[in-house]
Amino acid sequence: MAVRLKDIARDLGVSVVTVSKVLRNHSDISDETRDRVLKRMKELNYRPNLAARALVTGRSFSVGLVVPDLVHPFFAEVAKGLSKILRKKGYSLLIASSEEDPELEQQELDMMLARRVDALVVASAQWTVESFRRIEEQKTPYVLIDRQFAGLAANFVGVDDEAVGALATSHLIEQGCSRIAHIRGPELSTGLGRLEGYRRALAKHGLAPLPGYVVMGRSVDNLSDTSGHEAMLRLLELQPRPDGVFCYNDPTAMGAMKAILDGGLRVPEDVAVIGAGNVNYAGLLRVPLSSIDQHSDSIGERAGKLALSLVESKTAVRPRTVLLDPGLVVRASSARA
Amino acid sequence: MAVRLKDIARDLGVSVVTVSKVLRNHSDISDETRDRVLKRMKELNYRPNLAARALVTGRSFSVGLVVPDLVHPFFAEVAKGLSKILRKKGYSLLIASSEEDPELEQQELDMMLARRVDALVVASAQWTVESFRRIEEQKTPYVLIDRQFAGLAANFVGVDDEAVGALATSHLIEQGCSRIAHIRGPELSTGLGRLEGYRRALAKHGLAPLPGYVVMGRSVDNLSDTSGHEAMLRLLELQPRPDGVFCYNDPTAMGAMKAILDGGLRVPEDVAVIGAGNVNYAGLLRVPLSSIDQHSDSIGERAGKLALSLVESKTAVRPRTVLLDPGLVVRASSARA
DNA sequence: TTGAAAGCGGTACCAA
DNA sequence: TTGGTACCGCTTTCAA
Repeated sequence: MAVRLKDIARDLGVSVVTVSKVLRNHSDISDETRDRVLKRMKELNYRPNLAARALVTGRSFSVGLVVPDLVHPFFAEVAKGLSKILRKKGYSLLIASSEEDPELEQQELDMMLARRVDALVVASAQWTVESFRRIEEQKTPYVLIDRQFAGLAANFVGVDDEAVGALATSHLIEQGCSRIAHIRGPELSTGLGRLEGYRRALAKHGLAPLPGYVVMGRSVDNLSDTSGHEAMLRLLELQPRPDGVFCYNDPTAMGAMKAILDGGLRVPEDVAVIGAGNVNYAGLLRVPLSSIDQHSDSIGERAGKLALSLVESKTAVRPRTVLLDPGLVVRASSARA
Repeated sequence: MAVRLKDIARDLGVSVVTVSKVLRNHSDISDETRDRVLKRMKELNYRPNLAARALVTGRSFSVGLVVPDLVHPFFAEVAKGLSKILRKKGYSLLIASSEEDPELEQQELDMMLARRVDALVVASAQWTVESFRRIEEQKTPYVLIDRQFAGLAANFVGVDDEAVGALATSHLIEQGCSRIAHIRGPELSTGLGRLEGYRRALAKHGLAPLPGYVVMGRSVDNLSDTSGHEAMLRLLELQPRPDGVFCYNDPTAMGAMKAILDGGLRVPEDVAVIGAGNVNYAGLLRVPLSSIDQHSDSIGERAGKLALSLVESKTAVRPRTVLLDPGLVVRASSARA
């Protein structure tokens, strides 16, 4: 069915080895033979069987990406940035979604290891580091993105989450807010880091943390607009009421804004709002949303480059951490000054 | 490095064949042997080398997906739906983005064919059907999604684009609009179908097409909010001014709404707006956007099921077309009644 | 410059 | 119930 090296060799009366060498641009082939082979390859529309090649070389020229949710704009952008880098180098991209389920993630990781991907890029939903030990056993290099793990010396690419929290909170303070609440994220490095940055910024500006001003939505990323809405309703009942809110991510902030506006209050005059992630439609909302840009596509690109460098260097190198500086994007939702 | 069948066989003093049979649940193995083998497999954390298996069986248990833009919510949702189906059946998903570039798409398709994917799912940016002929030569089953090609008898899963256009336009008419404009999409089946549905609905309700009322943005999907904005500005200069606009997709509609609101007009009182695609943040916009739902995730699922059924059935079946009925989602941007 | 032989890690077939 | 042998399509090594 599919054309094989053997077919071309037979047609031309040369050996399989010769054809294989032409395929890989070996120098020890006469120009004449090379031309004949290339011509025939083109005629027959030959495509090398990469599974066969992978089997003998031990390299699949593929990289696996596992994320909690493909539809989340952040991960979609990561995937895009990653695929761009891989394509340049002739690698393919295997993608799996864990749906925030650690068990499912484990299965997908196993599948990718069975496929002998050359490297893995993972935004993990795990609570333990066991999965990563298993990856390490296989000697498959991996790069964590977005979410870090305490006690795991692994390659990591992501935004500096403490800086995200500090940048957002400082911005609200500079806009004249003095009672700043935080709708926090889950118990992961992202949520914890942003919370810590929020606290640090308050302290730095001499603002005391107010009771009940940090609330958590009930749900994970894919439902965070609902949870942001609910969390904001709780914040609006407080006395005194917050005059600024830093939200863990943009969907949360969108839900929060909806709650504020529906309650007859104004954004940013009564309550200023800032999110994080800078999703690409943030500017088109009911009130354009200020946000902290976390350079999603750069994360994909950097993770890709790092992963490929690990593949190239045979020798085990010690894990590297790439921490990107977040950027402040001011839009109407926080512009009071 | 990685554990092989051979290692397990040696450890247990049985043959490779026996171990292989246990791996695949063959019945002709004694319970005792089976247990010993399974035990050892677990101990060593054995994972079959799928590249090797693919080579001998001719089946890779992988499916390739090629889309124009991973970040576009429609394609992200398609990918999610597809991956869900594939995971259930033990298949992996290879994803590539063509960035709307036919040449790049061709390269990615070639790469996937070289990897011997069992089937392909493609939202194509091609202008010609040549690529598909090449896929057919390899006997790799493929399913087109979203965009159809005239003169190509291929499997297709997508929304009924004429119905999309007709549904949106009829809705605006029912809301009392009588001068309905259309910001149309590109010269692809999606854009053309929606335009045709728009015309049909106008005719059906006895409304004459007005000169200049159909305009085209200059750009493709990923920039369509800008192009929607620009196109709307042109529409607003017309005399008489439109009182309703059906936009090719939601980003276009978001750009159009911005132009209307920035011009001091009201949505929907002065101009009603409806988009298509029903992106998941449509409800959170400055004015919540009415839209036509095209069941993005169903498209992924249906395409996946169709692709797998093609893989299973050895015999060539004649191409099937799955046309999904669009759904109307009314929000504030078109609610005048 | 060319090619024969071995082997990558599995599976299929058939004999023991 | 078990296993020997051939082979999937390609690369590697080494001899001609």
